[in-house]
Amino acid sequence: MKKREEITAQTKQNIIDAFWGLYCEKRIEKIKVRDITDKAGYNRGTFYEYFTDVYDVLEHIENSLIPTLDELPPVSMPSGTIGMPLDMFLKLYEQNSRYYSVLLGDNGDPAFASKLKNSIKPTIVKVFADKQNVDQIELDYIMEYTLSAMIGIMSYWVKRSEHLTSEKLFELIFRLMEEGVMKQLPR
Amino acid sequence: MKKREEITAQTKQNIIDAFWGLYCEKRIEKIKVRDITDKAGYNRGTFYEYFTDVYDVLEHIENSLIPTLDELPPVSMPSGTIGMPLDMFLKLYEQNSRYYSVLLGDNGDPAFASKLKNSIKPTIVKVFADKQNVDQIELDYIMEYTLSAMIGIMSYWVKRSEHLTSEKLFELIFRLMEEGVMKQLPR
DNA sequence: AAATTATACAACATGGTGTCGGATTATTCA
DNA sequence: TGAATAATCCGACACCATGTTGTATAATTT
Repeated sequence: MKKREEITAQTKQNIIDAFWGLYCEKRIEKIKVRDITDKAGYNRGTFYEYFTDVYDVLEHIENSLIPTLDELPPVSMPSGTIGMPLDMFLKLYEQNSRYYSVLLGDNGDPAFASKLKNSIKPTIVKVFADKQNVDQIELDYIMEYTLSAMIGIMSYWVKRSEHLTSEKLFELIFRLMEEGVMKQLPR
Repeated sequence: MKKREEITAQTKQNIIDAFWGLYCEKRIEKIKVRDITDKAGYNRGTFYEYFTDVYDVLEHIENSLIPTLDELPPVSMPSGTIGMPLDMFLKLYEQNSRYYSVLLGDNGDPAFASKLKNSIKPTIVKVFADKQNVDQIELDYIMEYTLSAMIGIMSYWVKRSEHLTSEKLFELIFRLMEEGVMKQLPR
């Protein structure tokens, strides 16, 4: 006989897992509470003991995937170069690729990309911090450019089941950031 | 007395406009058919004469915003440089900023970004075409990087109500692409 | 082992969906 | 012109999903 807390934690997790199975296959608007509880093996009413609606489940999952400042993965890069946030970002993706590929994909949640960007921003700000001669507005644009590019290429990477080693990918992004796109296309 | 076709075209447009008004304010899952027809001044049943459901309206709008190959805006740039697709992209954004800022925003549709990328891809392929020494796989990654960065920074631009001239923005992106991110941060 | 607490369920009222047939308005053609 | 035809738009219907409430059952406490 299991403890109460373990049971409810298990139930909640079962609901989450059932939801995620469905979310990987179809758009969230096509997922009914009934579908989830059927798949998880509970009564429909039980769902509402844990979540307010289908979107609440997604939010729960998303929040567990957004690193807070203090729990960002440790980096092995010297600070002050683009290598630092890049290394951190890559670790995040490696840890959560199963989820990121869906959340950042075509049936994903556009708000999740924003949340992710905001959680990474402070690290990049640090890299840019000692660059004094740049206009703040321009810096914001460069920030958005950098974050979008990183998220874009890494999403592509996990979607392609990582058919490049993470070292190769790191190398490539580093070069793209340091030297620009066109320099990577010789001839 | 107006012609039949004009009336129905008008009705359809009224429904689209009403939908868009709501879509700018809230997530699509909160938009009911009833809300749309109330705002447009029709019976709820009339909606189904024109669209199958709420998502169908969005798809209709999206399709009208994805340029087909032959109707891409004309560019004033020499081909073979990143300036060409960049110029094209910028024109697209200027023409449709009202819609793009919403569709590519936090309450937007992640699939729309993909559609847009795919419609632009051929133009960038042209730019990359004469670069022979690069691995195809690596090229795909660079493509994704480029497209994501462009869409990201331009979405930011239209969201900020274009508080940079398009020329300034063009200049900035051009430099970021040609010389890299870090080179834009002196000191 | 009895009392207490909490989990999971069945049943209900409400509200949204999509589809009819019919009323009304515009167009066609005698 | 005006009767016949065709289409738009509407009201009503059956169905499904939602979210809530009261209750049986199982676990924990004393």
